[in-house]
Amino acid sequence: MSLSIGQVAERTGLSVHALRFYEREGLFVNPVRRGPSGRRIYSEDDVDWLTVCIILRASGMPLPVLSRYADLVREGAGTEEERLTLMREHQARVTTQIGRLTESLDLIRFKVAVYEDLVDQGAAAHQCHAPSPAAGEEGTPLLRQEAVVE
Amino acid sequence: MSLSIGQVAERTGLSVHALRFYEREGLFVNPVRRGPSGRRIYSEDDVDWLTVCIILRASGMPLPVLSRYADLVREGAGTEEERLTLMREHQARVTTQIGRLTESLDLIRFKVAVYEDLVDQGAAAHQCHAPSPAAGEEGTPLLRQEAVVE
DNA sequence: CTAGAATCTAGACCCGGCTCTAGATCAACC
DNA sequence: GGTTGATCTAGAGCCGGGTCTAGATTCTAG
Repeated sequence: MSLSIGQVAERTGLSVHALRFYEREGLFVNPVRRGPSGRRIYSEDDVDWLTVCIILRASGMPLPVLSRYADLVREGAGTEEERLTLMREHQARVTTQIGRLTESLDLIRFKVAVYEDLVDQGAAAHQCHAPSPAAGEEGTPLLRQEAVVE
Repeated sequence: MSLSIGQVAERTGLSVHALRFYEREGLFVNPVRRGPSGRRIYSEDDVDWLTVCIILRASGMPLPVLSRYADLVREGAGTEEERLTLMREHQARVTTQIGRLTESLDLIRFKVAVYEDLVDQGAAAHQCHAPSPAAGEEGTPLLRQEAVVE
């Protein structure tokens, strides 16, 4: 089954511009076929490959690495070790990135909790017409609540 | 305790360029103080705030959002609801991002496993001088192994 | 007093990753 | 046989997030 660039764009969610750009960047394993009038003709395999590319991109693989990977796949047998290395390196990057995000999430959750408390207190104070008696030590609350969580 | 821009750069890991850039972008809660000769003087609070900024940046908060957050903190009491909203939105973004990365990791792990098998097979074949008898159906292995994992 | 390091401002530059434009060609429908 | 829409190429433009440069202070040590 052969597809036009517009159809591939629709199926993959990439723009036609991005598809041509990816081609220039060498991300395709096989050179994209052309019709008699020079128009691009994509196969289902191309779409499958693009799907993989999209996932790898979404996990932060840079275009040059993706291009290198495409090169290796194109070369075929004998490049498996390097592909393995490349994938393992990417796996490590993604894993550490998830770790970083998860750590950041700790701070973010803490901030959310702090502001939830403050907003609740504010609402309560507004209800009982008293200036937040349970607030405890105020001091410089707007600075203190910005303190690092560590 | 007051710090020079170089000292802050050293403590935070940001470059002096980045520090001045962040200031222009309005990321500081308080305008950075200046010495008599016009040089920047940072406080420990500035460093603490920067530490928070670095974590939020690491989790993908764009500079304009960070700047908006700094604005709200500067304005002080009465902006807690908006700060809560902002933080919750960021929390949601980070959570979905972790989800995306974790999904991607599935594919990456799968690829790693496939290449590990291939490399092992290749090594075994090399040892016993037989062309990988356990490989089963070969067909178009270099294409099939690139198939989407879903 | 002077050399070298740090800082200042304003603005140019870079990089990654697209996105958009212009002008031409081609396909399809009425 | 026009008109409309999709596609083509080459190249410019954009956005985010810094980075770097130039030229002028200013600080610090010997």
